[in-house]
Amino acid sequence: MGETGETGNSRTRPTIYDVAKAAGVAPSTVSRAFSRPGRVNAETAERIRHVAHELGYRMNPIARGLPDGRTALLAIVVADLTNPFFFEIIRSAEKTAIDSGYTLLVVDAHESGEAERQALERTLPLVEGVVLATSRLSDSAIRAVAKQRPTVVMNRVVTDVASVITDNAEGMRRAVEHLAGLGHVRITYLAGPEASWADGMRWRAFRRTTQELGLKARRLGPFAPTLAGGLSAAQALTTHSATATVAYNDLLAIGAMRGLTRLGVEIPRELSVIGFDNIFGSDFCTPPLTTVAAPLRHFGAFAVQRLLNQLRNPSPGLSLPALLPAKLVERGSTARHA
Amino acid sequence: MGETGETGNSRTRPTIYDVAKAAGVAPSTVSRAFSRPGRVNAETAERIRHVAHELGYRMNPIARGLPDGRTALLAIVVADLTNPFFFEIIRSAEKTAIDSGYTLLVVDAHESGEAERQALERTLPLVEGVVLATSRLSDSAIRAVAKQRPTVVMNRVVTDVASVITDNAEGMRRAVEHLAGLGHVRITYLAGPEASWADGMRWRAFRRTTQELGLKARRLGPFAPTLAGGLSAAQALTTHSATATVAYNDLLAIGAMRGLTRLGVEIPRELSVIGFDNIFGSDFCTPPLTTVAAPLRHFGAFAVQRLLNQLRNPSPGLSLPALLPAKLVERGSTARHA
DNA sequence: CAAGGTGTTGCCACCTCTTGCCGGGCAGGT
DNA sequence: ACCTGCCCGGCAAGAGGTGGCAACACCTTG
Repeated sequence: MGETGETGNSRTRPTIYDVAKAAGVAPSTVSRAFSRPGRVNAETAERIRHVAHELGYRMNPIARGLPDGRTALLAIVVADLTNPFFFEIIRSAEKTAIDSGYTLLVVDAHESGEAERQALERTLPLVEGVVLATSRLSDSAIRAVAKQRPTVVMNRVVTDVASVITDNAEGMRRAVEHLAGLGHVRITYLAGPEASWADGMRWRAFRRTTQELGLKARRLGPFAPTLAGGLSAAQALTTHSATATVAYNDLLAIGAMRGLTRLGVEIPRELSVIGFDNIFGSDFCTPPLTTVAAPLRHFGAFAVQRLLNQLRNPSPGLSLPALLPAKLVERGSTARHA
Repeated sequence: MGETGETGNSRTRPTIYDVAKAAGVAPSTVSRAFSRPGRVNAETAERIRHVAHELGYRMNPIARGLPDGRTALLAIVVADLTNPFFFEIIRSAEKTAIDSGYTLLVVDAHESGEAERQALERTLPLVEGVVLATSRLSDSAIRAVAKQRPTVVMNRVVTDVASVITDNAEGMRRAVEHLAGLGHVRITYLAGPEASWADGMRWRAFRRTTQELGLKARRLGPFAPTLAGGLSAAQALTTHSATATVAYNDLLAIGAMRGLTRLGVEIPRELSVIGFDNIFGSDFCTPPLTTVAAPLRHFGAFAVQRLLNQLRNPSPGLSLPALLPAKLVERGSTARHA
């Protein structure tokens, strides 16, 4: 409509051949005019660009990718698209990708290793690299992926695969120290999915820190890292004599708070609750959740950055996992032990 | 690893040529064995499949798409990936796509027409069709997209483009009638983005219904359809004498409730609030939000279904917008006017 | 036994773009 | 005037599939 020329008659777009004919040059010259600036005379290039624009020409990325596999596509696989934990991660990852001329595909694994496998099967051939955000895959499956495409894992450590993680141990230490400072002695950890690497790290850090501080630690679970999982956790918690609990993640914590409230337990007066991740929503639930905050915004950007590095120089020299700091955000769900 | 043969040495995967050589047939036969069952002898096909599996062969979807553009990729463009409104939509859309052998790309437009345009620019060439979920684009821009690829718009009506919408008028009627039934007379509508087609529909339905019921209607806004937007709305509301408000969507409503609570306004005693969409989180905010629920789960599935229809028979005969019902979910944010 | 039918497979052109290589034209040095 | 070397544009070979057409084997039928 706002275009010059006779566009819109068909759904097939002009190719470099059309542009070449219109500009009176060879197709290869058109190709170079776009992908290899400098390699072609400035005037010629200008003329080609002009003609191309007039014809409404757009490079066909799938044909572009054929010769050497450069599709300019990256993928991020998240365990659960509806988990606010990933919001900032996806956003920042996307921004970083775009800034470097890549498009980021967001793939949802539905918290299922099988779905994740299938999704990867479909997506992997399309993309140049992949970020596995909190994957539910086995280490060997992840290594198999990494063998096909440059890969960065998030919140997990897999031998021979680049990774970006938060300082779970430090975060957990802060959480437990906070509770200890409030006079709590009997604390329960609400565990997340067995397949979660982060869950293992958090539980171990929990046990270690409580031990060091001379507290009584217990573990309940595993629970699904969802609101529904939190409801089950609430049930289980009532049979416990703990006065405080640290949950695997915020969703679980919020679900547990809701369940407990429904069961007549007053939070934080009767029970203090701490979550992990500081997700969207953790500040407007009731009461606002005290939580261990990860620098989510940097998380995604950082992962993509590492991926891009791998793409640029495919050195087999693997680097250490990048460790991002964690801090405690104190809100209304924790209080002094009466 | 778990594979037979000498896999893993390189990142380049076997092609039909490798399979053909190993199976002692021509490459085209391998191609047909996969993409045209029946067209090749059952035994030959079986042998080829066996060899292919042994070699770890996977069809390369981008090469596959070269001749006729069949990439088996669809895209859904959402206004804001972090808006829970889209969760169920994306999930159901994805499931429908996968069930039909397609992969769904999720594209985030960041509530910006410009970002949406750029994202489409990058994605459109890759996909066979696109669902525009609550697009911020102009009608003519959308028609331009529809000219390039089969398109379905959601929550909006654009001439000559297939669409799936909820019954905004009916939903708004239910909401206003609910408030009228509770004795409210002065009601305010909190408007969403100017570029939102749904906002226009809702506001018009609001005005019409309030008029019919003899209520005093006012409009405030526009506000961003986010929690932050709701905070501004809360400010603006305090200067109003309304006893009830209907917000453009749930996020705006929840943000407004938070802002009002902070300003010392008690909900629902002093002010009743109704949202739109019944998103994830609307039931665990404080108080739980009364809202107009759309059948989100069907929404995405339906849109993709229509898209697949267009793909299968590219008839120019356009159909009427599909209208999905809306109902009111009464929760704690509305009460009788004192 | 020849003619015709049917079912399978191979050959090759094609989809769009990239890239190595080559040659023509031109400028500058001798 | 001739050689050298650079710059630029063209040619053609892929990249990994698809699909039309033809060949060929084998079987049926007259």
